[in-house]
Amino acid sequence: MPAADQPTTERGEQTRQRIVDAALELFEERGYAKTTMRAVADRAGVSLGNAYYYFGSKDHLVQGYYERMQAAHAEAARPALAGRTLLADRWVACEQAFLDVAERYHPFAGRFFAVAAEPSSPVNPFSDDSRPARDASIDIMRDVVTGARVKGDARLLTELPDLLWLAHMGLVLHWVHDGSPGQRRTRLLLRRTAPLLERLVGLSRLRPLRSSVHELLDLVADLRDGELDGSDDPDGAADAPGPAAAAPDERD
Amino acid sequence: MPAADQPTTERGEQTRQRIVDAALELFEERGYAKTTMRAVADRAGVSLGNAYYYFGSKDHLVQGYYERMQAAHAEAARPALAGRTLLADRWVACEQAFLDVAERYHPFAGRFFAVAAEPSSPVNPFSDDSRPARDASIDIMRDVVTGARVKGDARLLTELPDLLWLAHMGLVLHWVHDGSPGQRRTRLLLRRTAPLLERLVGLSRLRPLRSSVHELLDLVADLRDGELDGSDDPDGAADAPGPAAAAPDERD
DNA sequence: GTCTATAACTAGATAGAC
DNA sequence: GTCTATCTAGTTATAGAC
Repeated sequence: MPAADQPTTERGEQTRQRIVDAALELFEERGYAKTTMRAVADRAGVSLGNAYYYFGSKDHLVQGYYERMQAAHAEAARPALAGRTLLADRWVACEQAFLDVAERYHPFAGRFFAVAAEPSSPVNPFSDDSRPARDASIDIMRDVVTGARVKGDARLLTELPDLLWLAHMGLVLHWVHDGSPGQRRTRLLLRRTAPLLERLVGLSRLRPLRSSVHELLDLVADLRDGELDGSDDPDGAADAPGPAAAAPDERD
Repeated sequence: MPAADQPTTERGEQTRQRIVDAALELFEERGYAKTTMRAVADRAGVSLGNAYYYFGSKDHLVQGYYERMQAAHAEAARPALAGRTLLADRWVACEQAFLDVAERYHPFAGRFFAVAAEPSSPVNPFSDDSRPARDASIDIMRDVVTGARVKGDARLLTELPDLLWLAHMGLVLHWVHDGSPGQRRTRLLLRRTAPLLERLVGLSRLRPLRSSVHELLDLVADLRDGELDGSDDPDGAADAPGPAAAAPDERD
């Protein structure tokens, strides 16, 4: 298939950008389902076939969305964190920055999420292909933690950026399903969860909790070894089923 | 138009069942994407148009899969729970029963999961359409809890079935992305998480945790009011709503 | 009013020429 | 890299049979 990743020439890169721009515009105007590949190609000034040269499928277009969102969040988070020293405050500021930059895309974020949720998808957040974006996102979380004055179990604090990234994924999951105006319910969830986070981290040093926390951290580490995702290969378990038969590759 | 819910006649119900059977067979044989509606109709011995009379879209066929999975899980869970009195044991038995009955569908469960993850999808587990299946699933969890001899905060115990259902969803999320043979990693996660669950429930009565637990329960209740999903338009497009016919709806 | 079937339409995706 | 022509399959319209 075509160069879904890095177009080779200067001109190609421009064309690719034009297609992403057109797609995002149309997604915002009329939503994902109502945006046809033909319309995207038209607005980008290319032929239908040419659009498919750059993007293997309509779903691949959401990759552009993902990258921009990611960058916008990082940019918005930095100033929002400035001057805050409480872990809970920094966490809230970070996630509110996300909710703010993401709000305009909420109407069609569900589709993006569904595409990303598929294990075999290159944009699934746990995949190897997504490692750069994931690492960038975890960097934001590391910033949240290191800039805070917190006391807590040392090992927990080390792992906290990764855990906050998981929490971020959870918040996004709620956000995507949140039909309340301005995603007010997700903001509520965030504000009222944050103090609990702070308190739990504080309690992590105390006797009754510490051993449980360590068990949990051990488990996370064990699961991570042998890679986060484990899948990726279309069907790594192509062994189980019938005898002959083709090797039907669910791919799409 | 399409009687997606309850076919009215005996014969209709049979036809509906034949279509579900055919669809599940084909999904197992060649996966979701490679199964066409035409093939489903053919195998079921009905016309294409007829298949659409019963199922509003290809995605709706997935609901049949969920219902059966659900029923199979309930059936497998009951004997597995018999004789166990420890909460952690019961929880593990319940979820292992799920992993066992679901294993054969794992190769294409990712696709189904992606379909279900979409907020506007009728099969998304938080939607109104899924309430029957969800309630049935929560009933299993209630069985897990009520059959156990546990001490814990009273309010927490009341909400525990709902919370365990959420935990179940989380396990499924991990399972879907788990490429290890026999989904071994998910089983590991389950076994090592269960004791923590038991301990946390036990600790929920103690001073440092109790107030946090109550705050969490309050939050969950608040989020649930105003409905679980918050979906835009559960199924408004199914019946002609108002004046004009066209109800442009971002079905996605 | 409850079902069933045929034909047509739309849009995602591919093939192959330039 | 880009195009035009074409294929495929989800979906809809509609006519008619129990």
